[in-house]
Amino acid sequence: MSALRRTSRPVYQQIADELRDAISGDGIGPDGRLPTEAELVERYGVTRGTVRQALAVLVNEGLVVSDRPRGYFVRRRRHMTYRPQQELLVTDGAPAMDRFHRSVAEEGRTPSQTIDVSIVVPPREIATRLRLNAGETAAVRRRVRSIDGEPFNINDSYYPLSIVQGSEIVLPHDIARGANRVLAELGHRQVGLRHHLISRMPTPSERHRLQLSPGTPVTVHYLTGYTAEGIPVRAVENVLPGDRHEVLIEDGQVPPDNESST
Amino acid sequence: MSALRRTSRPVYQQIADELRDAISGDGIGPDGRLPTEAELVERYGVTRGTVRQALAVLVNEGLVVSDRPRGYFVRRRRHMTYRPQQELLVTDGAPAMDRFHRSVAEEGRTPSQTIDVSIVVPPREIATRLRLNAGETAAVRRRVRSIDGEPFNINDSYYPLSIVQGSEIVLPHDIARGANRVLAELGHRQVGLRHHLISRMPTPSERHRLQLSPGTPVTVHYLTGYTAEGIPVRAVENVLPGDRHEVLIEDGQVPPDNESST
DNA sequence: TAGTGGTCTAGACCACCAG
DNA sequence: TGGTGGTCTAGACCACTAA
Repeated sequence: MSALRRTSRPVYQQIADELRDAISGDGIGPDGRLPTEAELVERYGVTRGTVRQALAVLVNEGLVVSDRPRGYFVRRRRHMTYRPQQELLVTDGAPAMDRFHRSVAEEGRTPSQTIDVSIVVPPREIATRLRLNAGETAAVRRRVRSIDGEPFNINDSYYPLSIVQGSEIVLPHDIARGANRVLAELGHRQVGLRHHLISRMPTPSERHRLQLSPGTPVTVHYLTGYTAEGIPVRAVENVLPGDRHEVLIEDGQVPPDNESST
Repeated sequence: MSALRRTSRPVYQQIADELRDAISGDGIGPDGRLPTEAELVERYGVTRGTVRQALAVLVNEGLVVSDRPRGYFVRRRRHMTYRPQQELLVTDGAPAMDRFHRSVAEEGRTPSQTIDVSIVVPPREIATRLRLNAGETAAVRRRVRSIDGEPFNINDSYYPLSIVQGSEIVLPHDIARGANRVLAELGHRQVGLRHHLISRMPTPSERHRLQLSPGTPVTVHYLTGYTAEGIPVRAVENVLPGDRHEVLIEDGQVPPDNESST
């Protein structure tokens, strides 16, 4: 039993600190197992409640995950690179799903996606960006992309109904040549994009849809596509789990790199 | 006492759900106060431990903050727009601190910053981006920007020592014309930038330096500046609290917007 | 000084799943 | 079926601060 100083710092914080140090140091590696609650109770001479408080700290920091009834484990990060520029502007490049598909397959894993199309009154963030009036509807293509059957990110694309009504954008199928191309054919070619990125904790619904562990924030990527006339014709809400994504943006003249892309 | 169904869903989750609904609905507005723990104990007929479990859920979602001994309050978000493009490429625009200063002052608030310069072996993320060998040192300018005396973000800029040795970049003062300009004068003009953005929970050190409440993730923005020869001459680690920042990036031809900038 | 949330104890029963 | 973590009870003492 390693003695805990009776400083002002709460006991559960001291326990959390020692475990955190063991994780960032060489004590417990990625995917490594932490001591059981019972072991910690004995080691520190405290009750289970206190031990659980310490573990909750690490869980909420995203360092540790509890996999009942196996125990607590150190989380491993695995970042896929997300390139909003590639993904979005190129009307004549490969469409987004193709690139996702290819880059995942390159790693020997299996990509998939679900598509669901509907007509809705969009949330405020979207309505504002599309300059819709209160109550005005839009077409939305909701996608969940998965890798090896596990959800990876959420991609909801909204289009003003007046523009896409009757086109294949409102059909619940993948659009092989890309929705951007279809918009262009309808006379609404996008020439500019505005990206908004915010970081927050997921909503319960997002946590459920993306099967996020506690302590995992999301990056929400709002994208607005404008025509040459400055009219917004597309607004996307992309929800990217922080433990699976990094966003890469290049500006000006940069040397080539060697990362996988999504 | 409102009855709780005895479904499989844990009681503390049901309490958290009801409080969350009250917050997202019209029940409790921003800065509004939640019932006290004692009130919740009575209302739901459970012990304080269970009530505290429910409140912890909301705190870790970033929805609620405990301000002892006043009570629990609904958090308010206040986003400042961060524009990595403006901030960084323009060798001949206003330097970053100037823009931060101006946009904060425009809101009638008081900006400030601390600068601290030292020679260090940089962390892995930086060393890799600067293509330094193991153990090689770099000059770092560490800044904490504050608004009304409260820390707002962390901005640590690293430069290869071989390049900036003896220049004013290694002096602990603000550089009025901008560090980019100085680099250019030294013959290392940047013509390209690579931005990496990741979202994660803060480290204990970051939580302390930025005075973050529980449930607040950070966006970490890594920036690498390259010369025309493709040589990295600057690597920045920017830590942006998720409850205070949104990142804005524009690509191609977009209509003007009306936001404050940082 | 009264009331708030923060910490900690000592116990109980449960669901789940690898052995 | 044994051991894991998940949930919940019933209490205690404490530090802080607004009234």
